[in-house]
Amino acid sequence: MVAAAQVYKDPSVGRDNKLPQLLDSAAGHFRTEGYAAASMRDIAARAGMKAGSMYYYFASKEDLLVAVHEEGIRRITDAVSSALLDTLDPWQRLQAAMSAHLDALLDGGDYAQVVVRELPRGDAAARRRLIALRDEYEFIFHRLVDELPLAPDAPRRHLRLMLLGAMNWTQNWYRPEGDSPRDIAEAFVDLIRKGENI
Amino acid sequence: MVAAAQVYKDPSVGRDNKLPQLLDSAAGHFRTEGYAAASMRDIAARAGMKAGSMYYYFASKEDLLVAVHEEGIRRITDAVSSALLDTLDPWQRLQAAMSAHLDALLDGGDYAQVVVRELPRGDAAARRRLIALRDEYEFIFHRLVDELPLAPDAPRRHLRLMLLGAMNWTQNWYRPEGDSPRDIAEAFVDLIRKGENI
DNA sequence: GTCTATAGCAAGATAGAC
DNA sequence: GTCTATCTTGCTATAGAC
Repeated sequence: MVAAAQVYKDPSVGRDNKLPQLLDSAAGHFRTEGYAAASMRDIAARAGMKAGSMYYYFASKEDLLVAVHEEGIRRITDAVSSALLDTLDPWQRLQAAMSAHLDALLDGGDYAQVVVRELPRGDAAARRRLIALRDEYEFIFHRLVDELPLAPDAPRRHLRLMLLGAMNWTQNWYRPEGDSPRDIAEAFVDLIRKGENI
Repeated sequence: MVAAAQVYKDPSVGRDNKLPQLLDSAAGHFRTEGYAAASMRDIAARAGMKAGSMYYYFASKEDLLVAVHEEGIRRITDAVSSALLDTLDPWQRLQAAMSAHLDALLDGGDYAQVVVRELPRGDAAARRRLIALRDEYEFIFHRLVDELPLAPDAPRRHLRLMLLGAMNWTQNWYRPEGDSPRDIAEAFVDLIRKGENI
């Protein structure tokens, strides 16, 4: 478990902390406009402050993106972990995790979507940090796939990558009026289980 | 078939046309830096001209992105269509198409990667145009999945979306020193065919 | 902690010469 | 067709008052 490094100043142990609004606003703007096109002025405005004031919390725009990622990964991890608590059957566990993952991604607000779409391209160190965080999360699926009762030589790695890819791509076609995240998870698992006999 | 609208001025019927270099340069910069962060000056420089000169070919940066998309989709479509020419078995056809798609995406240069990663967020009309083009391409996979010998009530739409998502996501984990695009396509198709019995 | 004010810069796009 | 020169705008980030 990687220690949660603090890239921001959090005065919150006292009252009146605007850090949450700031992160919410940043997540929203990063999602809708993309990291590069979102402006610090707009982010500050939606959080109820002026652009200059944000630099009390964050030293740079990139640090703000890192903080949004960390919060996003924390939320997805929590959601998926909870979903696994009272399920034992390996296939059901996989499906429950996928359902929670899709729920966080598709109906869970801005953070998760930023995690999937907006990896920083500039600072290599920040990028590596976030990839490490994401890998740590995805290790949950590593374990879930390992638990499946498949042949010993089954290509489990490709199965994991296929499922994660299929899930993370859903934001490109998902419509709230169509199938729910739960429906999608069920369909994906069924497709894998039944094979040619579907 | 949507008519290929001309968003750029192409004086090429004569000689000395720098449009190809311009598109190559734009595709390269869009891929490595992202659309928003790429600068017209840098794009022009790699194409051997000054920033102002590009506006002879394109009226705006967004038009340049549209042109790169069109070329990218044309290339992937050609690659996949060729791969299907002399294959008849439905599963083999699917695998051949996936192999060609992955090849274009992972080893095929900058254009295809831009198509997958850089949908314009600003101009809604341009965005719709490009999504329509992509949908038209993906219809190839619609047909391929329809041809598969599956149960009549199989969730073919989810199968198509799962495969396209899994493929397009590979750019996030593919490494040239690992499995080839062809290997990945084979693994994905096997996973679908064999189901629980893998 | 938040403000105002602004430094400092890079971007997209245009005008007109050649 | 390509150039130089430049307009205009918007950005991140900083400084210092309160």
